[in-house]
Amino acid sequence: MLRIQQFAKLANVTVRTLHHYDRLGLFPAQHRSPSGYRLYRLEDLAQLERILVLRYLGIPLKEIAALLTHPSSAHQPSLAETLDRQTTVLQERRNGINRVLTAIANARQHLNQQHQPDWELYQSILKEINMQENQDWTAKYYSPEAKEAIEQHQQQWSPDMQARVTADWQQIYADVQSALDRGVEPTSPEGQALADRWMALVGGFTRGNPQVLDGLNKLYADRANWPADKVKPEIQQNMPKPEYMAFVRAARQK
Amino acid sequence: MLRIQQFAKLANVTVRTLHHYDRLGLFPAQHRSPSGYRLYRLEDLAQLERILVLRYLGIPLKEIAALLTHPSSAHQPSLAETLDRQTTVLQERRNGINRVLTAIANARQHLNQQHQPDWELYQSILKEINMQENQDWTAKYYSPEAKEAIEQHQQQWSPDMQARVTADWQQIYADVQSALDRGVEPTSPEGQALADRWMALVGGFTRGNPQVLDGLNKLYADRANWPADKVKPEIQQNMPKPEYMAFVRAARQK
DNA sequence: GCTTGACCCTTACGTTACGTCATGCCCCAC
DNA sequence: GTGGGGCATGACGTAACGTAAGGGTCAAGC
Repeated sequence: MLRIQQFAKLANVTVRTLHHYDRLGLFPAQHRSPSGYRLYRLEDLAQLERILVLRYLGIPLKEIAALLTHPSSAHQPSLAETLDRQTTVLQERRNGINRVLTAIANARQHLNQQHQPDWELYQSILKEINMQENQDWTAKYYSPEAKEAIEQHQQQWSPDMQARVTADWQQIYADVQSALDRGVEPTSPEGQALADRWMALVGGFTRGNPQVLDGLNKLYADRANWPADKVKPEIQQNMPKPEYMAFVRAARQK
Repeated sequence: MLRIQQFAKLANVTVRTLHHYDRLGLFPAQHRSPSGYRLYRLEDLAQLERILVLRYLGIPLKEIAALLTHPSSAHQPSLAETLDRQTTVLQERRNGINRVLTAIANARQHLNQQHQPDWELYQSILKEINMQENQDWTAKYYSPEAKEAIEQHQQQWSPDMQARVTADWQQIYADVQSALDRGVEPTSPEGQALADRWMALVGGFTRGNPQVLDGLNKLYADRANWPADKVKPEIQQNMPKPEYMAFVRAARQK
């Protein structure tokens, strides 16, 4: 029989938390000393840990209580269902964070470029917010299978990832440009290495899915017809020059 | 001069929100009608939109008030600083979500496998939580530059991405196995295509960075010496067989 | 002039998961 | 018996509003 502070230390929670759970009925102390002290047994730790695990997953205490007291009666939210729901909740929350991070990154870009006045920055964020709500014009270039793969992939897309990928591409553009300037042959070892790096970056998007690769090629081939008003400027500016494509193609057909 | 509801509709917020911001002093109505009605002008919309943009970024109202009333006095948190701080806050929040999603995914795995009792599931999550706190034994295989690149990359790693990559790898293992079974030559078109897909997946991790690729090769070469207790079982099970590696190597050296 | 409905005001409680006092009892050692 | 630490209950605070509750205002229709 432990008193509350000792038990709290064992479970790595505060005394207040135990008080709270007691009042909620989520984890009531099973015994009391004659003077009213809460008393816990070591076995109670297991139950508390179950609660803490679910809390770690971000499940509200009310639901935890329902889950643990109603041991999966009919049409009650079973543990598996709860986990699945929580997964989608967290995924959506993360997507929201990602959108915000994208917006902030763009704003910082604007801010750095030439220390523009602040009010312009707010507009850039607003624009970003609006753009995030209506963009799927690329859909028509992809097969249904590829579209699904891309959607799955986009779910997992994070803005810093975007930033790094952009940086990687700009680096390799610079390197290919340098190779072209120096007259490096695509068939040379350096040309081969460049092509390998290139394909590795492409692979980061296609994930080895040939359907996605096909759609990407179509998308690029039709770039003259992109809707000018919907293409983000940074995408326009980060397109590879045709001679880079030619170089890589030559290297791979060696 | 607009009354509160009309103004609220224009700004796409609730009347209650305007009440709230008024009481906080964040966005007080500049005028009142004789009978006490709040009156807004169209020009006020710009200021409110600034507030809403910052709110969208997740900045607390108190900070917003400080930012907008103190127009960047000395040693006050400037807008740029605020954005940067918010970025790290959101990134950490996202990392937390990712850890939870990983834990849930693992738990679901356990749950599906053979409908194990629930209590075992809690333990699996607990194990996962603990494991997430101490893993960097792979560090010694990578050069400092590669380590930094990987760290940057891991920041952006999400559990569903992990799941998809795992699936992709298992698919290509199966395909290579099939090719080996059928005696397909590495130099054949099919062998080449497989090698391309393989390298695309590797590229998803190396991002075309040769230093990371080098470290990865070292890591794989030394797999006999991995600390058995720290390697996650799913990683052990998802290692490619040596003959797969040989096949791909042969295909690329064609 | 009066009612009616739409709109406005202020006040105040509910939400989440506790942290942080404040007040007062219990227990053990000196 | 007294001092100090542990415990209990009660209550307020947190963030950003949602949601009544109770009560004026305004313009239109009778």
